[in-house]
Amino acid sequence: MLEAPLGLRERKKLKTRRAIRSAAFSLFADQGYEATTVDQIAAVAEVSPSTFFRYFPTKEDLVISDDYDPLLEAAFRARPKDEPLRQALRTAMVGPLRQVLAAERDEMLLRMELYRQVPAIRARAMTEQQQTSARLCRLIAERTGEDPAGLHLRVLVTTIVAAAGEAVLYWSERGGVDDMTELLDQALDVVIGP
Amino acid sequence: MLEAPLGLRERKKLKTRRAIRSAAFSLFADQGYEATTVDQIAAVAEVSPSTFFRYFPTKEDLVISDDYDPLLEAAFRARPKDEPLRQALRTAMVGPLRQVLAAERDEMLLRMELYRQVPAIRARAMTEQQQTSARLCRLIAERTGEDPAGLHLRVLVTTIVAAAGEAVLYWSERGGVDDMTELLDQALDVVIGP
DNA sequence: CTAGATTTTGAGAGTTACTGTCAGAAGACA
DNA sequence: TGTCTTCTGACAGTAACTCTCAAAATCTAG
Repeated sequence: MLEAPLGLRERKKLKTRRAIRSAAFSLFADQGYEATTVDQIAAVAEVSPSTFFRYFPTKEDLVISDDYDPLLEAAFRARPKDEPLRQALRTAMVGPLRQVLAAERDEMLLRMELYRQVPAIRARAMTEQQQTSARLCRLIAERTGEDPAGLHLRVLVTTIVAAAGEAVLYWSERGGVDDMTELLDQALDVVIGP
Repeated sequence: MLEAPLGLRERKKLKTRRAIRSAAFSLFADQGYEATTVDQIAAVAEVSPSTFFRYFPTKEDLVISDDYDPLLEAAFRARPKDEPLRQALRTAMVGPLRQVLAAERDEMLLRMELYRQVPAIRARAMTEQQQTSARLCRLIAERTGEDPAGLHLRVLVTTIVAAAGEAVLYWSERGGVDDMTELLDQALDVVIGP
């Protein structure tokens, strides 16, 4: 159940997924996101358009994919119960970000470039951000017993997540030359104080 | 130039615009946003689909429309130069909101209901929010001489706008029974302190 | 009030993202 | 090997746009 010898079927699925994604990104690089049609991507990846949509429900999903949220959740749950909330949040956010960054820095820069240039992607990413906020609210409420739907908590979380998003955006605009965790720290200072 | 005797042409345009919008909202109320097609709206409003798109570039634009930003800008510019920035912002945000609320409370509740229920609207509204943030950054930069693209200012503004948005959302979720300006004040307390 | 310039409109054809269905191909498993 | 399940591609359909063009409505000069 936990082990993954990965049957042929699974391996093929992964391969197809990767093929579609890389076909897509290479086309995006050539022609831009909006000028690239799903049919073209499917053709280059050598699958049918139907198959494309089986792997990615929307064209935007090619770009979005989010490994961060589960990591954040785990990191937050791992914080000691007596740690002050704001401190716990800060630590729980920085760690996983560093982790993701180490693993897929270049991919992240690419996605952020699309985020900046394509309104549809930006819109979609923002709704993902809202979901992150909502999940985080529930998570914190679990820990503190606070009302997860109360105005105070919701504003706190929404702004923290927005601050983090802005830090990542800023980082990408400058081509990733800065230390991302430092930027995130600075951004969080604005909301939750140093 | 400033006066508006409004020729027949202009009057008709306004009328058409209103006809389309009210047709749309009445259909939305009956069938929901997504189940309502542009063709249906055009039919009820007695215009051709082409004309619909001339008045509203996208279906989402029916719901979005934003009177707030210009008011905010004017209110902010009107604050005395020696007032502390955070205080100026707070005042500049609350005033116009009260104004808009007084004029179109019910419409606002309706739009927020769609915001909550329709992902496409939410996504679109979020990108509008980003534009508000960007404009506000420029505005503040003008006043303080700060770098409009600096991380600090951007985070501050983004979070303030996000906090305000969350306050409005909260207000609408509770059916508008609260005093909105109080909620906004509370929300801003989280970001910029009391 | 009429003639001509300008703007607005509707019809129609085309593109693209996406949905649903179904038969056949391909991996899993006994 | 044969059956059972899953994956795939072909196809048809929908809905939001976009573009083009000719006809209709409004505006403006004389």
